[in-house]
Amino acid sequence: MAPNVPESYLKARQEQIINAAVACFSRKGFHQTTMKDICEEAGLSPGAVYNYFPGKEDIVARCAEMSLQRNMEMFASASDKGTVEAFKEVLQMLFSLLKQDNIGQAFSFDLELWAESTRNPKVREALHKNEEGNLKVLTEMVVAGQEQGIFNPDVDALSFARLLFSIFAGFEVQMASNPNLDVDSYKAVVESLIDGTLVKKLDS
Amino acid sequence: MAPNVPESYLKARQEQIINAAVACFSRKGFHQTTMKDICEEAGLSPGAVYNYFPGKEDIVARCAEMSLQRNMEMFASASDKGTVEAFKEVLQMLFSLLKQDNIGQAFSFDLELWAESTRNPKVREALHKNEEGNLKVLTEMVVAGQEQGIFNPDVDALSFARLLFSIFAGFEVQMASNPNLDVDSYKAVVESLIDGTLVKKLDS
Amino acid sequence: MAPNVPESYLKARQEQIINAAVACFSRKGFHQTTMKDICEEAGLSPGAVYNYFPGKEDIVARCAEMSLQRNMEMFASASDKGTVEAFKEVLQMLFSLLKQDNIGQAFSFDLELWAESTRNPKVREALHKNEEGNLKVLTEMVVAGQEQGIFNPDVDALSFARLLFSIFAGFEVQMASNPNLDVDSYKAVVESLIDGTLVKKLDS
Amino acid sequence: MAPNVPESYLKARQEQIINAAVACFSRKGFHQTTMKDICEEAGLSPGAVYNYFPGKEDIVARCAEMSLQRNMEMFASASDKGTVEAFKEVLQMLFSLLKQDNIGQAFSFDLELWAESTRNPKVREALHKNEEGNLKVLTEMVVAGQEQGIFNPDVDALSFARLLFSIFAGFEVQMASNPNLDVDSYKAVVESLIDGTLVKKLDS
DNA sequence: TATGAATGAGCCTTCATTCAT
DNA sequence: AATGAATGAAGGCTCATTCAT
Repeated sequence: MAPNVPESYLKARQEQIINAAVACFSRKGFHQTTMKDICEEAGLSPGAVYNYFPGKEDIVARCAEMSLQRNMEMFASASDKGTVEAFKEVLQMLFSLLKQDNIGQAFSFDLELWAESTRNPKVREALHKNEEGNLKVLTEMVVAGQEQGIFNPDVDALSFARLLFSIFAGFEVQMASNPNLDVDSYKAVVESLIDGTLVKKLDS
Repeated sequence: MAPNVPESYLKARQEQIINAAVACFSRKGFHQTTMKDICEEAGLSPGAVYNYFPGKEDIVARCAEMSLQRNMEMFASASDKGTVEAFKEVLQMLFSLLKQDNIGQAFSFDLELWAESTRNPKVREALHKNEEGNLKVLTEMVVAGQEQGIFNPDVDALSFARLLFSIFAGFEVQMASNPNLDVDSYKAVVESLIDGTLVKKLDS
Repeated sequence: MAPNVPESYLKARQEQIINAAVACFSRKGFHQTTMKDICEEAGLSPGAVYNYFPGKEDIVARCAEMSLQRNMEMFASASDKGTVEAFKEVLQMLFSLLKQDNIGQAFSFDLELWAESTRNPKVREALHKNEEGNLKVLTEMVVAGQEQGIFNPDVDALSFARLLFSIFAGFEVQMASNPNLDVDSYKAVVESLIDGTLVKKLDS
Repeated sequence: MAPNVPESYLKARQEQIINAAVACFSRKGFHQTTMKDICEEAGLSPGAVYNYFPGKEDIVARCAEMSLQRNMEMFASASDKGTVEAFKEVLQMLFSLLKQDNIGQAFSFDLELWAESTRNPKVREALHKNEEGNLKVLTEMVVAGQEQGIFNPDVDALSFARLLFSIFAGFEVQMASNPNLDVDSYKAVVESLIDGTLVKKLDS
């Protein structure tokens, strides 16, 4: 499989193929995309592609890694001040993503990955790694918030982070069957949650 | 297509096939499941199966409907008192589901549906209908809660409902790559959210 | 196969099935017609039909016989006077058929039979028998015509008869790709042939 | 669908497939011939065949075109002198064909086409085009003959041409159920028709 | 190394036929 | 004798992968 070429050349070719694959997958989904599609998109012959990847599965797995890595960078760039302002910054950033042009395609891709992860171990691993990264960032923010007295110090920070993660993932899911969701309104609720005005504290 | 048999017989056969299909889909996913798989699982010949469904797509769609309908019933059974207790009841019920034996398979199936919905119109429609039903119930609960002064009356009830929905959907997503999540801990955070002790109100 | 019923009952059932089959074949052709079609048209269940015919091939063959027999009766009814008038009578009759409503379907059926005959021995045999019958009638007419000095006594009467047969069969063929042929004009040429005014005699 | 090869290569492959298909069709008929048959006959895998034709229907249609084109060339090569000699030349040529070795197969194929044309639009179109071509040639001959005073100028030249066409087509039909027809004798009758000695002119 | 035509296992679906009722 | 649901062997076609050039 691996040709005798400089490492850099090999990488470049692989990236070329992955980019093509991602484009196809986003456009048509994993299962509707054929190797032929990918080859054409990459401007390579099947033989060439098979010089750089042992099979379609591996291309999918690799795409998953790439896509998720990008997601991760998105979260990672969030500040870790653990203040309400930091949270709102992150929110701002994330929700602005939702208004991007091809966000529906990117979400489709995520959904495919989630589904695929239950089957394809490589994808699952990539997904897992990605989630861990994201949750780490979110958890740190939560912990910081707890230290500053903003968040309830009794709740499990990781689980709180998972809840925050759910808020985004769940929105993606809902967009799948209804692409014209009202992002701003959803965002307002989340902001309300963050600044503690969503639910009135009970004296239970 | 449909044979001339007592309605009950027809229904039974269709259910038999759908059950088989769901089992296969949960185990291997839509695209890895062949008609042969379904036929074998159902203990029927291809010809027999095609007496009850015009094609594979329709079986998928029907499975989607069934699965979603079950989800919907789950939500629908929630009380509509709009009190914190009602919410906690629903929570209790939902989270108890998460500890069921084959919940992983059910979630796999949901993920497949979400992914499929971006491509298959029949599935999307079923999904959409289901979501609307669920959101309706949740929205009613939120509205009731707002009327009783528990929830912030300024936030959009539907969007709040969407957030609640996300909390469950997002958890499913996270289970896909990590089947051994700590359900109780997540549940505690959600309860904390509901009774207003998650976030300290800011005097902003 | 043959049930224990009075002969007459058996015949009636077979005829019922054959009629249904002919109707289907005329409408959709042999290869587009399924047993289900025939059963429905006949108002019988598959099991019942298979009580009276061992298989589809046999139904086809039997239909061929019936159809051809009808053709034969058509020719047979022609007078055998062997005069030009007799010929014109026959012509008149035959060409009037061409203007019937569903003649296209009947021709389709004939074409199917001709094609089928190259493969299906039963059909070929039926076809052969039919042709012999028709040619016998035509040959007799030719012989009579030769005896009366109308036709060249030196030509082979059977071959002449074949030529006459071709005139009809060839027209059917041409109608297959062009259903709106000008029957009258064709008929005029044939009449001209019969009364000797088509070609000027050469003194070669 | 079509691979990127030199035009000549593509043509060669297509011809290879068409030849194989014609062989199969002649032997077993359209509907008894499977793609597997054609692939084996052509010495190619299914995938390869589908690189050159989008489907079975198209192979059938293409075979029709080819076969008919050959027929057409046969007619087209006929001289256009419009004399009795020209006619006899054509006759000579056509009837010599009937004595060729595999003529039975070729005729089988024609019969299949005629039958198929009533159902398959592509075949019908090809057939129609072919017929028009042949009739054009024959009509020109008739017109020339009329101008030279050999043929009755009052009859419709096109219909006369159709009659001539019928003479050949009808013979094919008769050969289907009786492969050992006496070609020479039939030819003699046709020659007699052409030189005006078949029927004595009536003074009607 | 790149090419791309060829491969062939396997998919979805059909339909002539059977057989328990 | 009639029913009609069930059977299951094909059939047409696809597409991930290979290999001669």
